[in-house]
Amino acid sequence: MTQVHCTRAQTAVLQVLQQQHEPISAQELHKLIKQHQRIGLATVYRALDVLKRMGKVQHRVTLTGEKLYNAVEQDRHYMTCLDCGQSFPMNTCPLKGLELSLQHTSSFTIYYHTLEFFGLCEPCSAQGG
Amino acid sequence: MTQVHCTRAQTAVLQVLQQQHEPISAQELHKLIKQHQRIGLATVYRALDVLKRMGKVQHRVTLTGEKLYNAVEQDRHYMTCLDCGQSFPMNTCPLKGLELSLQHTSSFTIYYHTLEFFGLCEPCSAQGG
DNA sequence: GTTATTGCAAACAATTTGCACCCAC
DNA sequence: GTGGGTGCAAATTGTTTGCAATAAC
Repeated sequence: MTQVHCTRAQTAVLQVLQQQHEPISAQELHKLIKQHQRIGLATVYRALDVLKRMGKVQHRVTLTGEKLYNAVEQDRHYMTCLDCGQSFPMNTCPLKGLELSLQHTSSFTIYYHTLEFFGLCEPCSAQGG
Repeated sequence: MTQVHCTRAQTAVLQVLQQQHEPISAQELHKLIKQHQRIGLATVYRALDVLKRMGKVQHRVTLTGEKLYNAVEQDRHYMTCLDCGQSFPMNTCPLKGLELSLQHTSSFTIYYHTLEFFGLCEPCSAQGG
């Protein structure tokens, strides 16, 4: 857990994730890194696992069960439509302050959070009922 | 999408989920229902899928990738330790009011949200560093 | 009687593991 | 030179699909 140096794979994974504007899947991540260096898919998963445990990378899960990873500092959240499955990014995080105040009332050390709203987007809610 | 009646399976799934205090996996759910009626695992997944789309059931994903389902009205949240993997339930939902106010500023119809904090629990943060 | 729902088993896909090889120090 | 990091391919797991049988109305 107390790891000072990042391995080659971990560095590559973190770097590519930090360049993305949106969370991406492990498979996509693998493709992107392969453009620059020889790397196996398993190594990508292993690096992601370590980075997650270090609190540097987080992931969210789409309605289809796919995991999408992003660098923690990005702190992006989504509203996802249960009907069409589209995810709409939110421009702000409603928990910014709350997380800080929670740090004080609890002995748990918070690295990051996941937050996602589910419901119906405007078009779907107009049609479906 | 516009479904008035619930099927036998859907009823069973929802009922069992409402009886649980904590989210459970689809496999556990299947075992529990099988005690009372003949049901296939696939049917459980199918029922969960419909109920999720109806906004009656939601799920969260553990660090190990397992999906745990619960009835939406329960609105339970967790703090999960990245080191030992344990999840600690939170007694309140910090978004109670916020979700309502969000309904007004956005055209998205919110059914429910997922929220989870990740970091280190007290024991792990004492040891690990 | 007709249509949607179900159970089963086979198929699928993402992820994890075992192991020999390679690189960094 | 040694130990951890890595690639590859095989194994594993949770989930989904096809289809004939069944239940609901």
